Amino acid sequence: MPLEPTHKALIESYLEDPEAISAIFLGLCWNESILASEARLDLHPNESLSDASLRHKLGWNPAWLTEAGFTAYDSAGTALEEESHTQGQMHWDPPVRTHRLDDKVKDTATGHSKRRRIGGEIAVLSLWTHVVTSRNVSIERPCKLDRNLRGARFRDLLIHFLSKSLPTGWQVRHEVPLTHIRGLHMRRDVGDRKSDILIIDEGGRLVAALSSKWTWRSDRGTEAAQMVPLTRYRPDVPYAMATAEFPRAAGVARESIEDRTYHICPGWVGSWMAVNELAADASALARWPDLAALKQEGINRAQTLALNGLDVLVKDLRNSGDIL
DNA sequence: GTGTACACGAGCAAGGCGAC
DNA sequence: GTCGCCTTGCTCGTGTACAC
Repeated sequence: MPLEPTHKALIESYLEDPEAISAIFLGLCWNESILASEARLDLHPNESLSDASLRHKLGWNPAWLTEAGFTAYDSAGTALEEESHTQGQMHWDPPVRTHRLDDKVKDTATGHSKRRRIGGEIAVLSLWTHVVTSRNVSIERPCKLDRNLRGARFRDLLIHFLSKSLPTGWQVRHEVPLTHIRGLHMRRDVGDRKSDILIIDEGGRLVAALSSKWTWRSDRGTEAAQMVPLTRYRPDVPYAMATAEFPRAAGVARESIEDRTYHICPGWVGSWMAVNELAADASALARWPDLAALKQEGINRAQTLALNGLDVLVKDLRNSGDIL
């Protein structure tokens, strides 16, 4: 399914803004979570959102959402400035819709696992919404994107982003038979396999082979199957991967067989990890009182893990050198 | 309880092939 | 040439067993 013109235009509008690019990739591949309703709290009379979050022992901070642009209303429909005037369940405007980030925690989970998952989803939603609203990114989350289309859309977005970010004359090709790569032609063991994405400079030199993986599993063998002939016959060509994997992001950066890996939103992964690792008896509100603190924690974590974004991928490709 | 490996399902895209 | 059917290869997601 080809990439829609509006999606292409969106990418082209924010090529120089890594955070907006993160928001566009995540927003256009949104994986709706059913746990978003957990963001609606039961409030006591004259109780603030902060007090309610402490009473409920939340793994997230309501201030993240309000800072991102969500407005809280009590059960009577009165906007919550400081305290609720009525008892009952509050709600958010716009409604909170989170992205499912952790497939390891089931929808039916309870206890600390559920607390961790909801906290992580709301943390990333807050960071995502803040970028979208502050930059006025015109993006509409799909209600339900078929899971079998998510990987293809991610790949198409990545191809278009690279095509527009790399110098004139460079090519970003995908689904190229490996036998079309010089050095792999006439090889007996290459077979009919195809490369995910190939980056070719203006001189026709193969700069890198890139694999796009919306999610990542250690047991998927397709990457390794491509790697064998590439590394054997073209060891001079770097092999990289771009992914949107959250729960295994640290493992991808540390253990994947590619030369380098890149993430669509490294800082948000770092924030997500920090929220996930919050102790069961610890307060998210006290640990990260505002969105800036949460964001900075994520950036620090991403740097520690050497998680790089797509902007770094573009720089790395551009710096391929010109000496054969 | 958590993480990992393995197997498998559902679905998409591309290409081969025969019938018309 | 075009259409429909089928196969192949790939993707992401899920279930289960097992080790720690």
